[in-house]
Amino acid sequence: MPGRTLPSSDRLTRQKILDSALALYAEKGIDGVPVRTLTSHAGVNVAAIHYHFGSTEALAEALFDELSARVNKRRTLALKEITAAAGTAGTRLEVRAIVRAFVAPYVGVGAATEGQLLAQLILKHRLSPSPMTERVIKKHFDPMAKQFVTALHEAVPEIPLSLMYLRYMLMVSTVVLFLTDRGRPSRLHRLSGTRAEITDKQAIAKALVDFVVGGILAPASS
Amino acid sequence: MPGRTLPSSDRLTRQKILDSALALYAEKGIDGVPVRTLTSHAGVNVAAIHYHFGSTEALAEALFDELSARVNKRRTLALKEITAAAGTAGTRLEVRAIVRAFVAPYVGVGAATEGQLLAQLILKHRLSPSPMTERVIKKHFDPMAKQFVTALHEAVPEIPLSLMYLRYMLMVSTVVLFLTDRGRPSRLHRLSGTRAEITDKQAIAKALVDFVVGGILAPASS
DNA sequence: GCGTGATTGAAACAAGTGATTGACTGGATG
DNA sequence: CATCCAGTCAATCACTTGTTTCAATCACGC
Repeated sequence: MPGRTLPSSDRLTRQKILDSALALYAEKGIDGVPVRTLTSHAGVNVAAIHYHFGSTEALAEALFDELSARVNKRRTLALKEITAAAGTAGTRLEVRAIVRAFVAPYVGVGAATEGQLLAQLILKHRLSPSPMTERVIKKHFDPMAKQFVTALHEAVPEIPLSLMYLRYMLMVSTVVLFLTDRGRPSRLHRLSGTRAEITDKQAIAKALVDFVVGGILAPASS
Repeated sequence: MPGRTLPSSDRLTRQKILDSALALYAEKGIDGVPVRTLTSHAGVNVAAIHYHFGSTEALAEALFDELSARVNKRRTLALKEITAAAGTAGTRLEVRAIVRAFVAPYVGVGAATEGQLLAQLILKHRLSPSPMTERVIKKHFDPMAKQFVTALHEAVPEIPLSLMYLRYMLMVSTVVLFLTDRGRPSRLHRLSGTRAEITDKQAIAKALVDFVVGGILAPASS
């Protein structure tokens, strides 16, 4: 247990590692960053990782723990505002507003790197689940998910709750995977060629919300 | 260049490797299978991989090349039937039918493993693009994608073509990522608890199509 | 049979990974 | 001033990875 007295350099090194991890993981992918690359980028010694975190995976977990707590707090707060407004005033609870609250941390200004990284965490968990990704998701994403499903069900009661859980999962899939269309050029641009007038992030975010809202509201075929 | 005379055991070993790769990649993830695991599962020597394919990555490319050619051929054939029927008879070109043709190889009976694997290929390309995944996708998925976008645009002309490209990408995201919700229990079941009445694959496939069709048909907000 | 080239096998190689060691530093504490 | 201890450092460890080697083996045309 280090950190009793917390000399100035303690928190500094630890934070430098976390900062570099955030930047490098988002850029090169979570698994694509060897410890030596990480430490040299952060300007610290390799041993610092194991000294401060215990292991490389524990570092990643600490990073995701802090990151997803922060991001999902923003989400649940936004959701609370929406439901509260719908409760007091005569305003109807709008699906579109709920979806926007969910998507915002991913597409909002300045949230690009964080969103990219969390999306990658979900993807990584799908591609090769590990106890670490499982823990983070259970702790930080499952509770938020339940709140959003509840809100969506309130907004659209004609969709059964069990089906809404499924549609929530589909929303996550859509948003998360779409965010990670990198590559130069992106597949979207390669496919649509010169026809890709939709370029600025705001327009894309709007189109994303349109699609998801359409899916949530879709009539359930018998 | 081996294979001039092709003795009986040649194709056999090669095929055994491909079969094992298909099974193991689908189960443990594309990156999670060391060559030794693969060869011992196939009952061949480690050197066989490099003798028959040149490298481990070349083996993966051969597998995906063959697999995605086969699957996407099924898709484009189904699409041709639909558009042909809509052309001759008075039948309208139905978005739902197009989406079903796209989804079928993933959720159809017996296609589980193949679908899982191709979905993982797309995921892997998003998470960490490599020249190999890029080649396979460009060769086998881009042409199919254009056909589907064209058909979708014909079925729903009020959606601009450029927007339809984006919605096609969103469809792919939805389908692909949703398919890879493995883990025991799946996240969907963990979230919805006992409320997950939707369990059989047919019902899930239907719900998936409902969502996607809703997204494709969604009105575009200005 | 017999030689020839294709194929297989056990072993070793080279490169990369995360983790660990043990000496050293510098500042706080009595 | 002596002691202590969190923190840092270079060096090294232990392990896994894909790949290569080269002798042994097999199938088949002659």
